[in-house]
Amino acid sequence: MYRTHHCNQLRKSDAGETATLVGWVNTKRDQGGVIFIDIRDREGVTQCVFRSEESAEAADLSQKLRGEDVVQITGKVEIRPELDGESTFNDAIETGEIEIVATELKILNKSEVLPFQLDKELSNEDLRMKHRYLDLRRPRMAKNLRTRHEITKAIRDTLDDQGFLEIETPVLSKSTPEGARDFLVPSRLSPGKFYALPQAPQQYKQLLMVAGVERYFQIARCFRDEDLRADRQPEFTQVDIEASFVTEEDIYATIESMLASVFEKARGVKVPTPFPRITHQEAMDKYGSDKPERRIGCEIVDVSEHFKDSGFGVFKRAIEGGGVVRAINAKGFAGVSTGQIKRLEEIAKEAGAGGLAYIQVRGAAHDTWRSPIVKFFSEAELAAIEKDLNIEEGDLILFGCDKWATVCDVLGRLRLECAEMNNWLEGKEDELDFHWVIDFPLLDYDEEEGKWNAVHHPFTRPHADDVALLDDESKWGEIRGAAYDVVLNGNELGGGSLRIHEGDLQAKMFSVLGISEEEQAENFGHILGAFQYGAPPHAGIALGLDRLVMLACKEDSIREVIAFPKNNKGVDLMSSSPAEVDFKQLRELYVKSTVQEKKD
RNA sequence: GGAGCGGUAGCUCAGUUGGUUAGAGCGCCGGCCUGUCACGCCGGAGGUCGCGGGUUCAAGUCCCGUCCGCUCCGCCA
Repeated sequence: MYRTHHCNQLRKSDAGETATLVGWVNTKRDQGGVIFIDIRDREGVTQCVFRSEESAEAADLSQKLRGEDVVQITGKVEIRPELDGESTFNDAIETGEIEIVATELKILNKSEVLPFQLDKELSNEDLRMKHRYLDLRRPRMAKNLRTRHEITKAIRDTLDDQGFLEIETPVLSKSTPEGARDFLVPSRLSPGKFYALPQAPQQYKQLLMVAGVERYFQIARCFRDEDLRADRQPEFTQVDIEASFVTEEDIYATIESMLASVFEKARGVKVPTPFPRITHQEAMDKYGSDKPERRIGCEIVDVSEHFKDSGFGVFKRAIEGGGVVRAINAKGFAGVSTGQIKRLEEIAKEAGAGGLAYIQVRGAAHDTWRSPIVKFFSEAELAAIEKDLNIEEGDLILFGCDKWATVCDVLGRLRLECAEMNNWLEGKEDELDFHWVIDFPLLDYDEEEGKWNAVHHPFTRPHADDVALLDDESKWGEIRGAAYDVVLNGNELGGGSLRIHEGDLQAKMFSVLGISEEEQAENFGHILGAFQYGAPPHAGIALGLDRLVMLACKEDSIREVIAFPKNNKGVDLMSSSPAEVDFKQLRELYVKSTVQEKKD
């Protein structure tokens, strides 16, 4: 037996007992005659006292201890003494009222000096990743791992309670031409052929519905070979859910109860349900995003009607060309600096705007409004926007004029940047704005490729009222999908849809997406076939677990909640993967690299 | 593929107009200390200023190139 208690267990009521603890040397405070060692395990910290009067041998040995040595300490639990009327209790730790008066010390393993200090944040990400096993000893990281466990457990418990079965689907599966780049795995037994790692278990879970499982879930590892970000890793985890004979309402209720349980367990907060719902149209109109951050206000306002006959040609022409003029009022941001305006203009241009029109509202009178464009506005136009945008002294007005979609995107990004520049979220960090975004468009025309793409994915069911529009290509852009996203504070937690369960409708959908009958047979033959044998109506959703845990832990990168993440080039700096392999290994797989050796 | 920021001691960072021997805090090593808990005090070690080239009497500092990291855009059905 290594231990009798863990390091966050002993309390005043244990005084007098003999206890043995194991753990790491957290800190050592050598006072000369008395030495304090804080011993740490995953549960917490306990102070141990070494005095030569108690055990000369243990006291001697304790002098040799260094940080992160692994030790086993035995001694009597005592209430910390009062000295000269002063308490020696330590309020900072939960075991702060007691200490172990050590009589035995065993060094189980010595430690080298760590490459970084565990009690200080470090900014050097390479170093953290290279020694990730040490980085994970830091309390914040240890807590994140534990919270992740609590969250997955809450998810499993909720879904189990509601009759969902956890079923594993293959990791070695088939490449699909649609969507993200696949990771490929060469097959030794089928020379020249490749498996693909799944981007999502989408087709398998629908086939499980055909199989009669009725309620499925999986904490599924998914793979996408795309460029990385703070919230994107090449392998990531989805909470994947599918159910038969259900409506959207059933899915909403399941997810709401699940997320409420997750935040109850992870943060101890009560999340009100049901979540509010807004349509995709409304989200774009007001917030310029399909995952709106609604805590910052600053909604987009359409002012097109005031500028139809404007003296300002840019606005007038935009409207004549079928576009819109819209604006946001960045409250209290009239003091925007030249540099900030430049940055805002860059963002607007990145999103497709020609430039950025703005007004700095220095005073109540219109002649105090500073702006490169305001001289072109009539008094009536100024009065109209003053009313519509609720303009007051100290405000900054930002305009967008172009096609509706472009303007939404531009102003959507600008309002987020203004929030960032002005810390509008200060004091709102704990607010949780869960909501559903519903009625997504089904299809989206890609000008570059000259074809229609699925906004969600090709298995999404068209809205019941819009199915007929599939027969009229001119109406494809108006078809709504029976799809829904769940959003938290401007982050997409997950999305799903009612699925197509009829073979002929699914084939029609593939055709709309420009997938030929041959390609359908080759890539989707199994699912089209399965739909011929009594596929039940079904629906589902998938949530990004890493992102969910990140938000619950108040982290701003998913790397902080993944035990062994990769850097933004997809490299694991600890194990140095990916790595080159022997020619012999490649030969067995009938694979040959075409990479050119770099010349020095 | 593109843009921005960064790389100086083990870690976090400072380093002025190009000018003496490149600094601080923490950590580390040694010594002292019988009630500390961010212990304290004394002493010490520790640097290819990412790498390569250039300008200059002189480069951490200026110029060019390159590598690495982070963030964002593109991309992510």
